[in-house]
Amino acid sequence: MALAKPKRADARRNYDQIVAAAEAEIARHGADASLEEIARRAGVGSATLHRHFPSRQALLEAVFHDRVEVLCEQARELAGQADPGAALGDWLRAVARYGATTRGLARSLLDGGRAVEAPPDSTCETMLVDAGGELLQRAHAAGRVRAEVSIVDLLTLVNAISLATEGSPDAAAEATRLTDLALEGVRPRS
Amino acid sequence: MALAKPKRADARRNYDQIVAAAEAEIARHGADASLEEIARRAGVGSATLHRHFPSRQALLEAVFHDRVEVLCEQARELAGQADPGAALGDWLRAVARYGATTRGLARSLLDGGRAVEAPPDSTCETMLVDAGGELLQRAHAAGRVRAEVSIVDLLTLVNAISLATEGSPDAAAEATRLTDLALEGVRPRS
DNA sequence: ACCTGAACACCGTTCAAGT
DNA sequence: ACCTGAACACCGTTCAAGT
Repeated sequence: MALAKPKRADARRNYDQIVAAAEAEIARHGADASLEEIARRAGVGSATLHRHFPSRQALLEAVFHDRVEVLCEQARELAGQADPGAALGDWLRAVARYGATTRGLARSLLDGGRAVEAPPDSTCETMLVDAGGELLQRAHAAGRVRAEVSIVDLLTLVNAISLATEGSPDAAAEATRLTDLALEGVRPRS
Repeated sequence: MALAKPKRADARRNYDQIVAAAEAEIARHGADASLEEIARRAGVGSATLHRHFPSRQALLEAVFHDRVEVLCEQARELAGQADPGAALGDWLRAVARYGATTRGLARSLLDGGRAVEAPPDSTCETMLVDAGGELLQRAHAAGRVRAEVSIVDLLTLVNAISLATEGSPDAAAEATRLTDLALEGVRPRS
């Protein structure tokens, strides 16, 4: 499902240019990138940016929508796998890696999950909850995950790890390692 | 060890008032609280704040130093406990709770740990690594924690959880629960 | 309908001038 | 030695005026 976009040709073009500029700026400066600078690079007045995206979070959602879609696609593929425990683990590690190497994404997901008035059907967080929920359900059914563990728990954990490791050199490896640690626990394997 | 403080009476008074004002403002608005507003509430010119604390991180360190000291004290007490695995777990849960309920602390610890030129002997992060390292060493010796798990891993995990849950209602309970989950792993107990 | 430029109330940082 | 107030270059948000 694509995000609703404006109809008029110039408005549509502005929308796309804002998202492209935002993507570049956020990659450079993280989730706190200057909206002013984004508008400038998009060749657009700052008021135009604000009408298209009434909040910073709305802009972040638009920027990361496609990447999140990719992760959801991966989840659907993994759902067909023989080992549901491994499938869930593989996916969560992929989410962690993605979040650790895509500046601003983890922050956006964590804040978005707590946002009060986020349109629930279009938030990236909801997409991940739905896609990952499927994997967790299978893992639950196979007895590989404790019943009281929810998909929100797992995504919170993984996004927290991404946020903590984001920006460090070797962020992907670090995030993967810590995700493994959290999934396995700290005790020696029986 | 107390932080080095200025000598002249008025400078000393300003220092204390800035830290007090910062504590209040950070509790209200998190780690991003306005330095300008802090100086205003401290009854001090903004330039004075900048000389005492050349970076935001330096101010955060000063604000949280005493609270971190309390956590380190707890670690030293727990080190005398019979069960080293439980002692480590108890302490990490305490750190998570503290971070989740003290706005700005988790952020400060994570950023401070990555800071390039933080004076290594006075950073809050180093204090926690030292105090917690003692507990981890005992847990290692008792065979309760896998050898490849480091205290930095554990603190990163716990601080990440604090940062993710900070500001949510029931932050303390949520942080405790997720910390338990990360320490135990997601699989059903044997 | 949609955009622009300007206005507003804020930032953090720095520096000359004061005591 | 330490402080202050002002200056500088920036923010995000809003609104009247344009096409």
